[in-house]
Amino acid sequence: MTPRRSDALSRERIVEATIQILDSEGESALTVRAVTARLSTGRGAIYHHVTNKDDLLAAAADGVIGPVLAGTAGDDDPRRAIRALTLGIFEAIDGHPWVGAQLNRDPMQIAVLDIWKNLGGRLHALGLSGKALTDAGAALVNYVLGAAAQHAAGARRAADDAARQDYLDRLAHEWAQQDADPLVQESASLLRDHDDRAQFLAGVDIFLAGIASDSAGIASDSAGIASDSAGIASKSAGIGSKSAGIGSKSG
Amino acid sequence: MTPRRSDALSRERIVEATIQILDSEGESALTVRAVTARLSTGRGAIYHHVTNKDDLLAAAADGVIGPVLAGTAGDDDPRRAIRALTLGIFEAIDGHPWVGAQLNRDPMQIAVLDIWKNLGGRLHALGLSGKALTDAGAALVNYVLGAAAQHAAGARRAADDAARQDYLDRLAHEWAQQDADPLVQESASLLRDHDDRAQFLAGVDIFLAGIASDSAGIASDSAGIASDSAGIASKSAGIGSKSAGIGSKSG
DNA sequence: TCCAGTATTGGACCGGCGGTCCAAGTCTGT
DNA sequence: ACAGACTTGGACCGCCGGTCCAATACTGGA
Repeated sequence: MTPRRSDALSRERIVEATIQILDSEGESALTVRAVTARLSTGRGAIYHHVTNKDDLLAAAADGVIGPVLAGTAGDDDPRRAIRALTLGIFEAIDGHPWVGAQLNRDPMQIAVLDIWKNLGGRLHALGLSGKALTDAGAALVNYVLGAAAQHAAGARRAADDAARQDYLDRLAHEWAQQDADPLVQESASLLRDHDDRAQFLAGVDIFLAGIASDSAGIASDSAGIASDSAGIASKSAGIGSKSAGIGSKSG
Repeated sequence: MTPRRSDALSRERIVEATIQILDSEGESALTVRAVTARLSTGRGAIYHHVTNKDDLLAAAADGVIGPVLAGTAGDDDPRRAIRALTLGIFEAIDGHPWVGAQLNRDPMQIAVLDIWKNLGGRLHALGLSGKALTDAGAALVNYVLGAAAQHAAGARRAADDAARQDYLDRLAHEWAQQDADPLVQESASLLRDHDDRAQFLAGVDIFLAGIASDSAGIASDSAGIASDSAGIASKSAGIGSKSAGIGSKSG
């Protein structure tokens, strides 16, 4: 009673089913059992094509991010290409919130690596090299992934916009109460009805501006800043250590 | 056979035990059963003080981040305060990698909110207001959380530094192969033995430089950039939509 | 002092999870 | 035609998060 299937079970078909489940029912609904059910097969068969659930998630994320990266190949203005690429990632994660969590789960999975390479090339085209390039690349990648993760988390949790509005209202109120300064008040009100997508792009522009500016791009200058920060760091190192906060009470 | 304990079971004691487990055995070892075992109690008792496991994780993260934020109160140079604060968060997450994952899991939990408020105040002291402030604040928070998450994920996975070195070597080799340009070669070699902490600070400095620069700070200018990006966005929107990549094959 | 009411405790229990194992059956090269 | 390699899918295992509830210890009023 275990005939060979006519519609061959392949890794691609499994990943495809995985993405469908993630998109339609959310990350919590992704169980190996759900995948087998959708493919009308048993569980042992799955593990012949996929090593484990993590592998499945990573492959699904690659399946979403890959085409985004491929779609931004032919643009010779580096800045515009960077904006298009980062926005493409943001929107992909907006459409598939589980990707945001996935890319922040593993450090150097294929999708992240591809993003790195792509952005690195663009930054190189902007004239960056050496430490300035790796620093700028890391900063951009980390910003994009962080922003996307936060946005995706928000989209995941506050499924209905009403809950999100409630929260932002509360936050704006609390913030406004804390500081009577009219400028803070203004910021609080802006916080209430901001647009994540526009805010994301604004962040990209901040980084691009920082990269273009001398103070961050020239090594000698940033070295001075770094040593300055290092002095501060040693002060706060004790706080960040293993024995921080509540955890230290009964080490 | 269920006497009342002499060492009262409290939410604080539970969170404390949670942090100990997370620090010593990693996130995967955190089970409600493990917490009850460490506290020598039953599982029902736990749920009298904590609503569920997510609550436990969020409380643990607050317990680590809270003291970091509290420790950077008395600095009147905004830039230095921002560097100290962000570095403090980075180092806290370096010491407690699970916090990195936790802060990126939920969008607006208390710890993230506190970070937001703290950085927002500093940016305001830098003269930012209105949209520029919220944009900059969001960008900085997202960068910090993203960088910390990536670093923490690396620390979690490549427990031994050798594995990490292996990966970076491979990446550098691959990158160098892809482009013969000597500048790229140089970047690749830098990638191999970079310091996450220094790179994190470099990113903060890029951000600060971007804030200081006119092109990102003045609304009218960035509006022009934004509309430019928006045009690109509509092009790539189809890629980022629900029907991206493999997932679309059998919708 | 006693007693009723409340809060706390902890273990039994449930459904579901990821992953392993293996008998049964099908394809492929010779 | 046949033997060996590969694929399939269901039984099974240990563990998980969360619920439920009887038993017990505190607490305040009479």
